[in-house]
Amino acid sequence: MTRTDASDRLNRLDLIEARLKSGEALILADLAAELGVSRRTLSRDIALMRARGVPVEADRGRGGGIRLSARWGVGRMALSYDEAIDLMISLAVAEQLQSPLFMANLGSVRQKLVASFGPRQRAQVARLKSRILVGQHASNPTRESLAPVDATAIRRLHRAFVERRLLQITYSAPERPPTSRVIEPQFLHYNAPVWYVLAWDHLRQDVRTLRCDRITNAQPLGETFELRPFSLFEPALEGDHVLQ
Amino acid sequence: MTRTDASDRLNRLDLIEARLKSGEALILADLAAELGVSRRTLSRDIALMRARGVPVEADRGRGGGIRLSARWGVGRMALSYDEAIDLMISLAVAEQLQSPLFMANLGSVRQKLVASFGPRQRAQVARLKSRILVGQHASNPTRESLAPVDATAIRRLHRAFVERRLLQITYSAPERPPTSRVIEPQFLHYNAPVWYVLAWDHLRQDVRTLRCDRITNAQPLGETFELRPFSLFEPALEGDHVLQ
DNA sequence: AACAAATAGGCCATAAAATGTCCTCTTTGG
DNA sequence: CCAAAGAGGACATTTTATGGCCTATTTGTT
Repeated sequence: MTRTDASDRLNRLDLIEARLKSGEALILADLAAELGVSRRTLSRDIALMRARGVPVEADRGRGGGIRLSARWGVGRMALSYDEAIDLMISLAVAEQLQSPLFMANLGSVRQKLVASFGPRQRAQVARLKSRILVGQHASNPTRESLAPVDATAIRRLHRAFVERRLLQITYSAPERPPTSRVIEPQFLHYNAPVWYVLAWDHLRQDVRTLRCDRITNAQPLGETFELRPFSLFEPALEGDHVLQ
Repeated sequence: MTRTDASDRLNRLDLIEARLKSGEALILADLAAELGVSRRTLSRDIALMRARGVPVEADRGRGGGIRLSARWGVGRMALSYDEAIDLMISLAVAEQLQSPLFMANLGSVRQKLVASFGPRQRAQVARLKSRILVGQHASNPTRESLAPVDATAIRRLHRAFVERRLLQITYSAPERPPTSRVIEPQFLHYNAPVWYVLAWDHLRQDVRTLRCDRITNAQPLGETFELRPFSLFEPALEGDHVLQ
């Protein structure tokens, strides 16, 4: 290996980690040859990795070698922004489900996820739970009318919901002409397996309950909105106030 | 700052990243002073970070500075082994719930989580979904008898379930003397908000359905077990076969 | 238009770190 | 008891990182 740039050692450390992650036990001398450095240098690299917290285990003697501690690296994920938001919402739902089993370690997963957001969004994200309502299971007719969702629209809805931004949507109820609206997605409401968004409709200046699977198009607008009190939406939750 | 050890630059890079994650825009010269290096060196460090994929944005001119791209770093989590397992189980449940909204990005979260496990456990973890059953909501009497769970015991149960290892448990049904058992936790069954484990009881050589919140103690045994066909457990799911 | 405050980055001398070589020591399986 | 493996000390040498001093460029303010 000829040196190419300044970050050579860093790249090598990454390479070593990648090779170790394959799971096999590696022989120092072999890996050194593979990387084009001396055994001693590789030995020093491993020591450095250990000092920085990577649990490289070693077996001495015949049949030995180096490998990663079996359980390390687990859960090192780099989620995309949308994935992180979806996971955030799902964890909020799981917490609402009140199932004690979920709470064992899921709370700390949520904390880590919250911490991974930037400081500006952290506050928004941390208070997500209070904006997600979990209700009863949906009735059978409702369940059967469930339409396949537009993944892009849902992704944008989620984003707008978390970032508190206005969203322009097309709402397509069956046997009605689709309508276009500008909404503030204030609350999400889950009646398994159906999702609703409790929204403030900007044109009509009123509360609307929309079924998420009927949102066929969504365009994020830049503007942000303020949270409105939940009491405003409570009437919409009783009975069947879903917008047709 | 005088050099202290070999991993100095790595630590400095970590520090820079940590400072950037605070979200504010930073002035190169200030940060350099804070870190005890020259402006030129910091400038080189930033260039290196960019080369390695960290999206550091810079505004030139008055009022400028450097900062992280707003959405970067989101979702970078290092979960512990137990957290990863819990998350894995929760995602499996979410997928069983068949709610289209969950499927938007959660599938790819699951894939990334699977990929983050070591090659040995990956296969076990990937097939977890088929071992988790989601049923109806629990009846009110059942719901009311829900006991607070022993977090340690549940953690060990989850681990044993995923790793397919024998588990020695103490099972404490109300108004009965606690019993000690050695079980193979074959399936998990979720009747919101109650969890059951469908187990093969080693002493009795038979199927048992256990309520997870009644497991008051759990000791992992080293031995692994093989999966048994689901048909074996089907009778236990019909009606109320829960072990008292 | 001029200026000041920012980042970007070239060039060079030098101090410091990384590397390779050559060791010795220890552990472990056959 | 030997060979195969990792751990790590010492030292000379190569390579890199650093600081200092530049210039160029961008951008907001006066």
